[in-house]
Amino acid sequence: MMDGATPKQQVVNGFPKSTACINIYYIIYNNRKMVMKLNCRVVYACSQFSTSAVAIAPALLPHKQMPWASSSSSSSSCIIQDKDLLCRSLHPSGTGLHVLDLLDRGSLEPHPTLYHLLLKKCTRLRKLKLGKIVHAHFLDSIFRHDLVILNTILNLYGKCGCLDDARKLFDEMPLKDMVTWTTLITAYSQRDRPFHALLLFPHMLSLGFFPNQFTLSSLLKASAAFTNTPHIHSHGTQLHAFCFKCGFQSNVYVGSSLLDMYARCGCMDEAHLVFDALHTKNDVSWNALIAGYARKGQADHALWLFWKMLRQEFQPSHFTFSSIFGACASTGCLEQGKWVHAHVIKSGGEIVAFMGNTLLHMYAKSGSIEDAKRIFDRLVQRDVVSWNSMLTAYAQHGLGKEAVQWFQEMLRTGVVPNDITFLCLLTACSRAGLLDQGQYFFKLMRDYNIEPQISHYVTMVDLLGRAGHLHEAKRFIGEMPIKPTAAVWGALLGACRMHKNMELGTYAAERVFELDPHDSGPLVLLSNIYASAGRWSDAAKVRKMMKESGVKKEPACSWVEIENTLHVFVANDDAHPQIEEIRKMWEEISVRIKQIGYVPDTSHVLFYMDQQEREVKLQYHSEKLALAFALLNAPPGSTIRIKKNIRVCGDCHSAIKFVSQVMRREIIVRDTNRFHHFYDGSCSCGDYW
DNA sequence: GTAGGGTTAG
Repeated sequence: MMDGATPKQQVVNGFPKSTACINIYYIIYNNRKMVMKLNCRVVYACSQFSTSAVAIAPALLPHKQMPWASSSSSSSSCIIQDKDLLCRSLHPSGTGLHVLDLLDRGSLEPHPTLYHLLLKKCTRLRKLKLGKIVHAHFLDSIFRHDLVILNTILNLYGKCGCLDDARKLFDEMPLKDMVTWTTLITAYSQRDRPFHALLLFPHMLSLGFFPNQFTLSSLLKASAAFTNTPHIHSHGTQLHAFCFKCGFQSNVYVGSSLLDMYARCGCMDEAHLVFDALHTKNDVSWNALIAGYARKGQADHALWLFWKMLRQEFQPSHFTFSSIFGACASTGCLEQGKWVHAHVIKSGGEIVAFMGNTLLHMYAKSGSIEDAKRIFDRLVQRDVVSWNSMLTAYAQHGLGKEAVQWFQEMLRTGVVPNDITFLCLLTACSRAGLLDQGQYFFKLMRDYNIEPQISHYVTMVDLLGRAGHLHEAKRFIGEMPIKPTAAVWGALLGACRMHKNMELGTYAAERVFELDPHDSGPLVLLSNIYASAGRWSDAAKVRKMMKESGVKKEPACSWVEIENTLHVFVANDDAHPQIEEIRKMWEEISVRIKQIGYVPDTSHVLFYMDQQEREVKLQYHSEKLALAFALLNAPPGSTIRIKKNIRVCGDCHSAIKFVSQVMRREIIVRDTNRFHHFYDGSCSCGDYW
């Protein structure tokens, strides 16, 4: 250490005396002539390095005011004692170029650590441009063959997404080690090129490099990207065998990647086995398992694991909460989601971006649009996803005008819309019958350089079709610049069902069947079209065709959550232990609603039978069973929330309106398309859905 | 020097 205590205090007079200040001071103190020469440069460099250096910058007044200015020295080089400190003080907004400048001028002694620290900083702050300059500078230095530094540069390119630069550097490196291979594999794995990552593995092995836990974690992540490809899935199982053979499968990093790989392929039993076999578990292993169940829509299991995780004193993170809220959103478990939300508040956690968006989404998906808005208002950061989630909430509630206003507010705030924004907006317009505005927004997409995807075309066909413009919708399909998919024709078919157009409906159904012969949806719709028009023999033909081709219709189900338990009902099902009470309840309700004007609409029964039989069939649609059950078991006066896996049928829709009036209950039904808020004899959809 | 987990549509 030098004897510079006295001038140090004078320089930093009135400013915080941090180590960074002292460090910069050493540069000046060691070479008094350099102060003359480099004064401005050093002050500028200081201002780039740290906030405390910025603080001392004004104190570096003209040299004559400094205590050492009158002295002279012949020293020609500046030696920084603590280079590490200098680099660590590099400010995020700084260019760092002055460190290189000081190196060029011989004011700093070159050292691999200096390059290393600069590159690490560039990687962490994703400062690619500066990183490239440091790379060029490094290649001119005597350390240009240093493998550790070259691996660090490779990692910088990978983390910044410059995969071509990374590959070029990798190919040009005369000497590689296992970290070099791992770094490139990781770059490909993290940057959406899983196949490239997997391809490197056999090559690496053939050259005699043996993978470590880092390599295997990245390879497993890459193999997890292929969830729907059986051939690739076998890569995952082969890697599992490899990990097992090398004794890595119980390692917490490798094991977490392994269980995540199985979870993403939908193999939850295998994922759970890997989890149980882990020697030590951490929050990532718990989160990977919870997220797996959440993705599969098994909210009950995800929640069970969440509470178990807490009991075992693992700290849930925003990753955990995001998965839990997502699971509650998809299954409509609002009550349990609220418990977890309460836990976040109680533990003092902030509602940060990612987690906040899933929480917002959960409230929106569960029909609590006011709660969703409250969360939106409290978000610490709002991004395009936050705005889109609210837009979706308006769309699903049929609040088209509110969605349009929200979009305008979004633009005013300066948030740039993306493809999903427009999808939500078009959906909102479609469900609210806002034909002109929907067409306007579709054209507006081009102003934002967003190329309409197939989903946008599907929504446009839906918009035109619902509004009754069936032939215009067909023309629109014919003029599409991309090949229409089954979903596009399916949207037209749905509209034909709504407007009872058999001719066009049959045509659309044929197109859907050509493109997707395994989907039961179009055939069910076609059968419905015939049945509702009384053409029973045609309806029967379609049913026979379905049977012969092995196409199976997904059974209609409804769910209702009572006291944290989800109850499932299937049409005409008698599996529920309370089924007798439920039927009796519905019969009583049925009498009461008929007294105030309910008339069963038997066109929704798809089989040929007499009027009385058809009424009986209608009585036991799954949503009616769920409603009767909820009326028996839910707290008096509470809102009843029912979820359905297909669209609510017209007769049930009418019946539930009357029930809301007779029983004085708010009833919310969420079907695959939207929410229906029934209150006092009417529905929020205005009978347009 | 290199690793694993979370969001919005349909």
